[in-house]
Amino acid sequence: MSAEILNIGQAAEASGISAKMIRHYEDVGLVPPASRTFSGYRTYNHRDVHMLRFIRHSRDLGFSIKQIGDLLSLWRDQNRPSRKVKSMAIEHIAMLDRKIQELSVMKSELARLVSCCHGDARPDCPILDGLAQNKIA
Amino acid sequence: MSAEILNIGQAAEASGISAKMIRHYEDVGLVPPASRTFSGYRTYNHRDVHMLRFIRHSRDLGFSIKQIGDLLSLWRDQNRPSRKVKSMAIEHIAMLDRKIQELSVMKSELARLVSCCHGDARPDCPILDGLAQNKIA
DNA sequence: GCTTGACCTTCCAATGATTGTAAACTTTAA
DNA sequence: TTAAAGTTTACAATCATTGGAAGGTCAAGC
Repeated sequence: MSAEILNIGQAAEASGISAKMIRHYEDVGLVPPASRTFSGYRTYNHRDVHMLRFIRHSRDLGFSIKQIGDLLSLWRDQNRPSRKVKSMAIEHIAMLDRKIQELSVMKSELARLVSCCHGDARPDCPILDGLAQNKIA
Repeated sequence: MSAEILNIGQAAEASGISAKMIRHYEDVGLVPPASRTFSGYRTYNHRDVHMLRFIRHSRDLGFSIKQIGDLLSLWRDQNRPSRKVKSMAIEHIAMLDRKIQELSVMKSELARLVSCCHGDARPDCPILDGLAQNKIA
């Protein structure tokens, strides 16, 4: 359970990142190469798992691999100015907002079309007509 | 300008779908193979451009290529029941809603962390601490 | 006729994050 | 000892889109 040294499956379990993705993150350089046992199995300690969890939470918040790389650098830099982290986060919030906006526009436009469609056995359909029109909305 | 027969560049211009993507849609079978000139250039007529615009509007509303294929089938089927189209649209709205929800959760969680961070030259940063914690929120 | 530039053709590859598969090896437990 | 479960690598697929390279075609100007 609380063993010092974990293999990749246990690290995956403990961090919430699949073994597959842990290897992938190593491949692309997001995490440093793991230590290996004599037979070649990757090993992870408590610090490694902590880092993987950091990555997982960052992904859960929608940061890209590239951005998470930057966040990890800041995390490791004991002298970073918190200003840098905050501005990254604020910019990311703005990006999330833009995406939410985009999706909301799609949704309301589609909802408008849906509200015009009786939706029965008859073939005439304002939704298809709307999609075929030169301009939507 | 209003020529009967367009080449792929003109069709792209008229439909709002890049020439690159028009070829791609042909490759994956979303649109039928275009007619060709003697020398091999693709040609598009008014009906083709109409179809491309249908595709473009469907993409603008976030439908996948697969879904657009289904919508095109319904569009072409003069006997479709509008019920089918409406249920597809409603399901898609639900999917958009789920995505919006996801992003909203990300946003509010990140906003919470941001609000805790003074964001100056000092290194202590609740955002990084939050990301490193075992559980967010 | 010839050149130039803008267009078109096909094919191959990359993006970004993740998943799947396959063949071979190691560990663990019965 | 053997079977199951876990690990290793490498390669491919997903989704929609973009980029590039190498070559053919078309229209204009000289």
